[in-house]
Amino acid sequence: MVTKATSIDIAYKAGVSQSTVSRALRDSPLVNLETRQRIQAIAKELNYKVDKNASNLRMQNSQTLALLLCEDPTNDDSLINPFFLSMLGSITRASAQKGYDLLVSFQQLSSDWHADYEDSNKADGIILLGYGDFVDYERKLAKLLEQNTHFVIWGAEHNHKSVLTIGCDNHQGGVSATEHLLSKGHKNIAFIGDSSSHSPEFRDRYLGHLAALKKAGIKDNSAMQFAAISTETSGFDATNALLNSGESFDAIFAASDLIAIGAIRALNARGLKVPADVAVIGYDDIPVASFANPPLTTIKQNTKLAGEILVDSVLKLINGEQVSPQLIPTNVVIRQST
Amino acid sequence: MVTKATSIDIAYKAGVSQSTVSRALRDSPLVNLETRQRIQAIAKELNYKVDKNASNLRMQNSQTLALLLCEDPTNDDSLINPFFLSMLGSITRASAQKGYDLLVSFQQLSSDWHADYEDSNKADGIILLGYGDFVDYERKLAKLLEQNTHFVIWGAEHNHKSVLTIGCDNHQGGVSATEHLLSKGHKNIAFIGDSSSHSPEFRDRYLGHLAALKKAGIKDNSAMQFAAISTETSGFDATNALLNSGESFDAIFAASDLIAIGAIRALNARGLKVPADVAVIGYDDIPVASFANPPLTTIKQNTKLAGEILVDSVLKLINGEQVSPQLIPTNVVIRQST
DNA sequence: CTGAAAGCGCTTACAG
DNA sequence: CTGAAAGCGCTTACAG
Repeated sequence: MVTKATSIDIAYKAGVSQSTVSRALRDSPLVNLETRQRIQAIAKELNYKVDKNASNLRMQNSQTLALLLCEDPTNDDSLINPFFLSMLGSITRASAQKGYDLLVSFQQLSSDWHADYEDSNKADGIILLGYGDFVDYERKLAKLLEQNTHFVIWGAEHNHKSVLTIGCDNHQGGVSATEHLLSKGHKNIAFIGDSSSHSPEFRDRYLGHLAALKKAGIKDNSAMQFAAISTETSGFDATNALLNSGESFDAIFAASDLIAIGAIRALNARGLKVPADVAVIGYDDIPVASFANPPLTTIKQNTKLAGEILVDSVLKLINGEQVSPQLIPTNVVIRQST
Repeated sequence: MVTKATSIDIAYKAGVSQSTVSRALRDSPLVNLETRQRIQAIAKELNYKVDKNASNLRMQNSQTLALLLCEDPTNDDSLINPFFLSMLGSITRASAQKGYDLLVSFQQLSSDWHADYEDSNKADGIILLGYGDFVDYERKLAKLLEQNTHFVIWGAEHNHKSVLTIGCDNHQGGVSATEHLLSKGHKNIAFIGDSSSHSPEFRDRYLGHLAALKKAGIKDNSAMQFAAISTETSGFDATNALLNSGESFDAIFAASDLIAIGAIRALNARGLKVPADVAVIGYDDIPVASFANPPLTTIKQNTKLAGEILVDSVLKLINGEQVSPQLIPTNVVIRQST
């Protein structure tokens, strides 16, 4: 095994001190330009790379961010929420662009949770995606706060003022979805998705839905809301419950695309056509949405922008800059399901 | 800002030396049990976490793995191959299970490529997923080899003997796909996917296809193969080319699910029904596959197992153990498109 | 512009 | 069983 070159090896070869090598490699103007270039050339030749452990230890920062994905406990082992996967992609890109590495971790419910990345100096800041169980989650957030960790969470506005939340405007998204259905002439709109405080994002969407109905002068009917988590199966089940309830409806607002796909399957199973008999709108615009049958009208969350803002925000937090929560606007993507 | 506790703080509080603290925290039997427990209790109380930079520097390893995703250059910016995304999930899980952290990086074509993770001591080993341009890729592999990096790649068996490849048995998968179509009575089977050396995995699938035809005594017709990369659009275009070619066919073997979905769209656009007029089989079993219309029959690659084997393999490499390339078997998932 | 020196926070031989 | 000391490979004040 070829042993790795160190700054001392370079110093020896260049006939200068190790400090000078270190300065030269960081391109310090303190070092004579010529010397600097000579040293850099030797470094390249020896295939030298700064030892991050040493430099991080010395500098007391790690130039890496940690991304913690907390999955819904109900999800099956192999399936990751496709929306989070998109976020993962954009966060990876955004942090690379800022010169940060990204440590990714899927939080098992049981485990030590936030894996103490920042505590162990492996990361300078943390991005949290998804809450498993929301109550558990709250406890853990409290601990992060207490330890002065730099972190930002994705999701619905948090009532604790010192938690920095970045999220899409779920309320506005809910309004848009329902207004779109109303514009298509639907009046009896069912909502499929958990609207309790366990799913703050879904709840905001539901509240937006109600607001849009109210504005249109339509009385809402709480019997038209059926709880579901964000899986196809759960959407299927909830839609069957809706069908069995005897309520009459001509449109469904599903709190997520996965739910919408389950809903369509349930409707088809009863011989109902989408959108002819029932219009269905989803939420997220996950990749599957455009391949669904029929292609799904949905509320798009701009994951690219979201990733960038998330990364920017932690970075600001790390640098002690002022940051405030941000709501990212959503937009309706009209396809064939409505 | 609360400053982080160090082992010296604990030593002070416990009235022992720092070395003893270090030993106690690593649960060394050298330290008196009672002292050990006392120290551990204090550590917990102070919310102490070992500084990874310091310990990694000292131990000369990082307990982290790097995952490098090299995307097809043709992919649009926001879209990540869903198959890789599944792999990402399973690799993350597998490495967490082994006590390793995972650094994830999407390789831009332009950039410094492998980001020199191992060189800079940020990772003990590297997992490579996907080749952008295959020729470029080869050059980079050579460099990794030369630098004695511990790495393993996902894909088709590599001709360079010292490159450790883990992959699904693409040849067998190709045989299975075609045998499935044959068993349904199809005789004129088109293959959509690049079968050149630029896409070694697709080529192996194609070779399997040919082998199955031969075994069944059917002459293959090279005019029935149309190149496509793994995107829906590319599959759509290639299928149109097939349709325009005037060749008659009753089944399509698509080299990936994304291609298959594009193929179905192209067939539908010409008024052809799947599977009534043309049967279509895909490859990968990405999440979208089961939501496609009709749900896609496909060759499933076991990503969970693949992730585990990948991680196990780099780990063995790191520990200097013997490792050999592995082919993971595939299986046919029958749905409604055939 | 350059070098000698301190120190980041650990782990672990060495000595007792 | 415990402590004093060296050293992992850097960065950066300090002195010249």
